[in-house]
Amino acid sequence: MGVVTGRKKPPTSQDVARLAGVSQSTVSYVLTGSRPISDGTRARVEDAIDKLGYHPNSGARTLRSKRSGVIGLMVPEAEADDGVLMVFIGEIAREARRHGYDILLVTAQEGAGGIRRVVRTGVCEALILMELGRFDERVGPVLDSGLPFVTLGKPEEFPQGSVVDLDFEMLGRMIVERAIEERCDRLLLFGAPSRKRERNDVSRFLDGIEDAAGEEELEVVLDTGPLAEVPDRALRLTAPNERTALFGINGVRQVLFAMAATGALVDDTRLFIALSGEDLVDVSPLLASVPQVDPRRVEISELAVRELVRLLQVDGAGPRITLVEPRWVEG
Amino acid sequence: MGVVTGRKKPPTSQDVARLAGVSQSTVSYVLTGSRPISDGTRARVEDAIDKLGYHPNSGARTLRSKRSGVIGLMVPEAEADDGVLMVFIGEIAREARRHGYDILLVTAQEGAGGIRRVVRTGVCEALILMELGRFDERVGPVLDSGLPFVTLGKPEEFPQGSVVDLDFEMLGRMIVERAIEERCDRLLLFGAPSRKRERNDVSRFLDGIEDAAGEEELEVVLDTGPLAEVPDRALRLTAPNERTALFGINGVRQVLFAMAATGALVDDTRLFIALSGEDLVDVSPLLASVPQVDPRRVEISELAVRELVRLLQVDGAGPRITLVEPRWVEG
DNA sequence: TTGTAGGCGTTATCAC
DNA sequence: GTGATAACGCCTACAA
Repeated sequence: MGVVTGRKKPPTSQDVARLAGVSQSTVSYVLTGSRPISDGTRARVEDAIDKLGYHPNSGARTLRSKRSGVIGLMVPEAEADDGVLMVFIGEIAREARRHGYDILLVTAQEGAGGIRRVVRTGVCEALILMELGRFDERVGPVLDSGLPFVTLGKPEEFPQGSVVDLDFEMLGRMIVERAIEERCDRLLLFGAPSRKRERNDVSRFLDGIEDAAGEEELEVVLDTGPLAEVPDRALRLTAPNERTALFGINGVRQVLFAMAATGALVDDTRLFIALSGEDLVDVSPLLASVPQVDPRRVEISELAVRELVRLLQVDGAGPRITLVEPRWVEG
Repeated sequence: MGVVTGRKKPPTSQDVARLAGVSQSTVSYVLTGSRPISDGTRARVEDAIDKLGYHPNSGARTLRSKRSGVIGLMVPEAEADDGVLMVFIGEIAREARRHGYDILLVTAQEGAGGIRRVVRTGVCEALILMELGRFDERVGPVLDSGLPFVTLGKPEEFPQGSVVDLDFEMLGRMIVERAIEERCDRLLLFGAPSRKRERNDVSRFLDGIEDAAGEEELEVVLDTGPLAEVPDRALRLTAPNERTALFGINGVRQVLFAMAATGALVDDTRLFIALSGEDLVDVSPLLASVPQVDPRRVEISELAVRELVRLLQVDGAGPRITLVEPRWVEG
């Protein structure tokens, strides 16, 4: 067993055909299933296939059929990531495989040009765009590529692609309701609000908040200060006998820790409501004592892929919006 | 501007040739640069190319040349990820693009079969394997695929592929030295040691520790308990007038927070040494006060890609091991 | 139910 | 320095 330098040439459908005693096209038909095949031949072909360890050549298949079996996934810059991204990406890759597709990474850094490239060269036959902004430069190239696509995150203008996202408006309402149930006088929203105008999810969330808080006796405070000092600021806002709920779409971990550090995680003045998730494993013991909403990232990832597969495979399938409802995590 | 349903067919090199008034093969030669072309024709061809917005068809190119321009990246399961993975992946994707390659995700879940698939179908012309175990089932299929590959993480037996990784042995020595410099009597290693036999990085790290601690007056304790209680256990180990250093390859954030929560981050009895990194952005204020080692993930990612490109493009290039030295982060 | 054959868009080997 | 031309491996009308 020496050093193997050259790989031996992989078998072609021609080889399979020869071994099975049929024509090359029959092999192809067995594979694509686009024509009825008698049980006898099918069996012989399949035998030959795994006797040779045959896999259809992707380049040839793509060239001929225009379908590469590859979905382009445009991921945002990872700077300051907290592990959330990886949950989406991993789940998307897994679900894609279940449907026979592979995932090709396109970094947001490449921008619109990156999209044009993978589209024109034909590497990808469909796209998933993550963390879409309200007005996103990537939408243009995607639209005139004509490729089916799904966005995670709802863009401002409804595009010709499908959308899968958390129902942030409902999330807003849920938080308000919970705060009231827990007899809070005030809801402090940390972190995200400062970027309100840039991010679609935040603005929808705030819509939900306003909607639900409008007729209630709940004061809503948008906190834009440093996350580490959120608990302190909350305390200062809270008069004796009052209670303040704390929630944020981002920065959950930081604030959670700040709460814990000051021993304020469970007291009467402040109630921390957590946007939970798989990325928070390292603080999970802390989470046990507070109410949690599940942002359902796994479900969103799966739905995104399934929706794309639908656009690809069901003909006449039009784009649609799917909003996934947040869920309270049972303690 | 109505609803655009059909995408118009992209231009081929044939179209470019026609527009430039040359033969199709000339266009190809301009693109690949595998034959000298006069400046005049080159200019005309390039004009035609961007007048038409031409991009070579990837399927055809792959079919003909056996080079897909795609690198398969095998990522580990993301369960309990802390954001580290995304740093690697993002950086690898970026660096790959700089060299003209794209990254295709292969989840570790697919295991050896996944490798066989991307190899046999010809989607990938090279592979990067992340978080390789000491004895990894994926190495087999990769080896007999004959494809060039790079592993992030040094496997037990030296394979025919290249290796890029942090120099964990040196890391071990650095930690011991620092602990001694800081006049610690004891080094408590949390988290990782329990899995010593499974992970190559951990065992190399411990080798370095033993190597450096052997002749010194430093007691080394392998802590396998819950991370949240590490500071407490450290305290219990520490007699009056003694000092204990704390370090771990994993679980940095948890222990860091536990230290902060008990106000022990900067005291005389315990010294926390952090394995720093981009994933810890959300605790960065806490890091300011402790010594930090940079695990150099960005550099490792870049080197992995460059190494792979070398294997692909420099002929006769053999595999080699590259260990990146950890660095103290200057405060 | 199965076989024959044309062509997808490149690359690279011949010729000139 | 440039132009024809033969594959690459597969899909899919068209025949039988």
